[in-house]
Amino acid sequence: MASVKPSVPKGTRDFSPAEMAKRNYIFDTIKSVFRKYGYQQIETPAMEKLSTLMGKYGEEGDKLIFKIINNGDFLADGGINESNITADSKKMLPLIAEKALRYDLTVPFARYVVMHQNEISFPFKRFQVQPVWRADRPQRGRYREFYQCDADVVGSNSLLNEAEFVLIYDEALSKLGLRDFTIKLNNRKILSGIAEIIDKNDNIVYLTVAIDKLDKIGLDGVIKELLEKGFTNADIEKIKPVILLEGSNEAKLASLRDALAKSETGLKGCDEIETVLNYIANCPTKTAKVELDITLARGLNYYTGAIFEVKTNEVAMGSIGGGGRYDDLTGMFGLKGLTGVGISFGADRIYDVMEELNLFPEATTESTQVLICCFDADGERYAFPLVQRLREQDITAELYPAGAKIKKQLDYANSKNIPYTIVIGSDEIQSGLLAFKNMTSGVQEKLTAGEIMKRLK
RNA sequence: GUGGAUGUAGCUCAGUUGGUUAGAGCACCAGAUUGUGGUUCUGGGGGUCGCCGGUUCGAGCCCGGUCUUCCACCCCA
Repeated sequence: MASVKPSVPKGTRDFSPAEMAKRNYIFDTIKSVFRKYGYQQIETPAMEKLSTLMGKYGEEGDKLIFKIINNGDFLADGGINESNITADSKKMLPLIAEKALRYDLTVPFARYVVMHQNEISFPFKRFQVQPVWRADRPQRGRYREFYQCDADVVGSNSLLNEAEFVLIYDEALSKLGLRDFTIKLNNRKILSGIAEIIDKNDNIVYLTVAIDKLDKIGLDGVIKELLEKGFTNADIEKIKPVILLEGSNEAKLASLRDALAKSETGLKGCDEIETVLNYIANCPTKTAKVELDITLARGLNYYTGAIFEVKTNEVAMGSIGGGGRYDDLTGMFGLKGLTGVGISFGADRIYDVMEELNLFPEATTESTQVLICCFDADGERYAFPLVQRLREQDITAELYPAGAKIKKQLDYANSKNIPYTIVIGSDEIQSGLLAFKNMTSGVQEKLTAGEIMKRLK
């Protein structure tokens, strides 16, 4: 077979030992916080039925789902024939692909809840740390395979959950060493209220997209864009206070209540935000700034209440986390009236941020604690039970195999960042005093095996 | 999906208007040093110049296509 130049698909990556150490540091930190708040881990398959995923993420989302072509002769077995063959790929797709890679963790979780509803006691708090795949065009901080760390609670409409997620974001990201980040809050009901007062329910997306550009293109630019999208001058007058919202969260809420006075839904949204902010006020975040931002329009397809987004202010990077409340996600799978709220951490983006800010502790790259180096086969026979004794004491220890030169063995220790070595030759075997070397300082001492173990514990 | 850049040794990068055998630093291997690493010195291995095609007497350099990575949109973690 002709040799092929090795490569991985666009937007995917290998992770080497040093990277995995850092990635696990992120995963372990986030998981430990999830557990501390009472969330339990589940996993779901990498692939789902295509029908489970399609239509849940909007038209754009459907395009970004990786489809898996049917096994076997998909042209013959898929039931494609003269009568149903067409040039419309949307219609052909279900005939050639019935599985797809998961696009996020929320929809598979909704599917899981419906399938396992009889085993679950509500409210159900679960977390999930797994890769997801999107056929997006890769960029910095944007990959086609990346990990999400999700925590969701279903079966509780209490706003306490929303408040707790703010604290989870704050605690996990603070623990990872981020110093300046903002948790942005919005509420879908406020967006609905804005659309309601100008009777433009179908155009919330244009509205939020335009408002979001305020600091880029200014008020005139926003107005121009809104006019182009079919909004009238009268509409714009009504929502101007909303576009120009500024000041503290309290001030923003007050002007929103003014502007939304005629919308019951809008006022409900304001109340919900206020309740969450009040919980937080009594139990402040350590690091995070919490900010009401009505331009947050993410996940418009299924969010119905709170919307979250987390941004770091230390480096230029898209959001490192997001989430929200969905009142009826399981409804799509036949289980009505079950509400859920959840958040997600983008582990790969957090990694990129931490790498840029140099936030990984030294210790994450340290693997083995002590390496035993021998001059000859006698030393190896002597060292083999010794390395096992060290391991029994929970000391991470290695015995360098196959009698290489001591120089090579010590080079190996350096390249693996191993802080201590034990050198064993005939003198050491005879006296029982082993050469114990500190690789950082270069200091070498003659110690018994027992003394060395005490040093390493 | 639209538009724009990029690609030379394991890594970071030089490489003149197209012209002999494509270079440097770091890394790697060996020796100086047969019981001791990180410093130093000496030597060495390593390249289909992303890939395919075209122009030319001649292409790392020019042209077309393709792939990768990156940037701006769109969207998102």
